[in-house]
Amino acid sequence: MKEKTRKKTDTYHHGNLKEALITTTLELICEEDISKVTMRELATRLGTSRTALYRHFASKEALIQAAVKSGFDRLGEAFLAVYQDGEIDTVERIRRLGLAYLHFGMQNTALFRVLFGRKVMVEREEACDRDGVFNPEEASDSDAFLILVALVKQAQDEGLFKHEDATLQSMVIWSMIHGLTVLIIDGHLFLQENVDTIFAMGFNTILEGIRR
Amino acid sequence: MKEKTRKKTDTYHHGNLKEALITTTLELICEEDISKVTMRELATRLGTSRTALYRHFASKEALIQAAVKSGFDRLGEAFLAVYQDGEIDTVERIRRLGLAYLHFGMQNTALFRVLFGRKVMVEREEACDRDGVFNPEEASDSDAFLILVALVKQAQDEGLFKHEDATLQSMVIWSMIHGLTVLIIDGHLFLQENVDTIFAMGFNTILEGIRR
DNA sequence: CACACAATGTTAACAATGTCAACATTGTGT
DNA sequence: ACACAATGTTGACATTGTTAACATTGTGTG
Repeated sequence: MKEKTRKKTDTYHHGNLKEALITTTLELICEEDISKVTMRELATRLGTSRTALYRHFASKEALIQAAVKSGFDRLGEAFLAVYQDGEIDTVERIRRLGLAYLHFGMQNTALFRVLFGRKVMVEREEACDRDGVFNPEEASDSDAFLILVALVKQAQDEGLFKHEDATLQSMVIWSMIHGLTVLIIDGHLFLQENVDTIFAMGFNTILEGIRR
Repeated sequence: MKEKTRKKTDTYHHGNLKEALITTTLELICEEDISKVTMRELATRLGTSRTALYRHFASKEALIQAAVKSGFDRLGEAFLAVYQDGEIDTVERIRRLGLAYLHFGMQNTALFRVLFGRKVMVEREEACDRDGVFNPEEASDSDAFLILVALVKQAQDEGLFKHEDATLQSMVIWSMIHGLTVLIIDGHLFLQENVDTIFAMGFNTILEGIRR
């Protein structure tokens, strides 16, 4: 009777507030900042009252954590695409993985900061939402890391990389790329040249140390 | 007449509130978190009213910025010590510089996060304190970086490093070390081994790519 | 020395925010 | 049909940053 009479009642029950909440949170982060994520703003955008949100998430912290998880999924998809591209050689694939990481960070500054900010260790109590349902896996940056490790191992098997601890090698690669991304994003690196130039330099440098 | 009758009046005027404010801010960050830094808490610790702080800093943001600058000075001192140690060879000095960086981060987790968080670009308006005095230099992480560049150039001159762009080489080294530090601090890297082991691996890898 | 004025500090108040308690409405299984 | 869980709303509270108006202290100038 309001506008469309969608189902029976359009007003009182939102339908899928929980999902919408996560989506809108990510939107807000990407549009502006994590500081723009406020329970009131979320409620306004979703057309509910602020306290309704607490039916789905125990706290703002829990909500953001859920958004982080979802954000990592988004990053993971981008990674998987590179990983599964069978046309290119392994080392090149690792390079593209790193480049995707860097570009993701630069195009989603605020989100990247939230994703890789201090990791909240789920305390088994707070890992439960309002229903008391336990969420087994926390936001897994580790998934993305495992893809890298897999590729490094593959490069070893193909005789391209030295046969050392693949996890350690991956950590070194990740550290360099992550550091570069973070320093750029947060404005600590004064860039004259193209970003990709610096990336290339860094990646090649590490390659020389790892290559067989 | 209160306790010591220090000067004339001990109560009303603090004397050097501005400095004390910065010191206490750093204390608060190191003890707990940036989240513990609140105008009220600061005022309480310093025995003044909260609004007195606004006589010295235009906003909380400005105060934290000043603290950041002071924090970088602290880091800079540790760096200079390594830089001026004349007994060791250049490459080893660079290694120790990196190690100092990593250890500083791990021992001052919360402070490190604030120092290397998003850099606030001073907008010429906000660079002024309440008096309208312009503060020319912002908190300079660049100082520390310049020390690294100087050492890299020196290593080039001594024929230890390839003769390429020293700034680029320094960026690569810094990125790797910074990334490692940040990933460890924020709990994204799952460490089985000793931290120094990973550092050694990373540093040596990059060395191989840069060394002559 | 007196006094105007800048420097510094205090009190009271406000708006924004996260959160809770008590109550209202809707859906659903027995 | 009805009890009860799921979901939403209103009103309130504490915490925080910040401002306005006023009070106190120090200091340079006549």
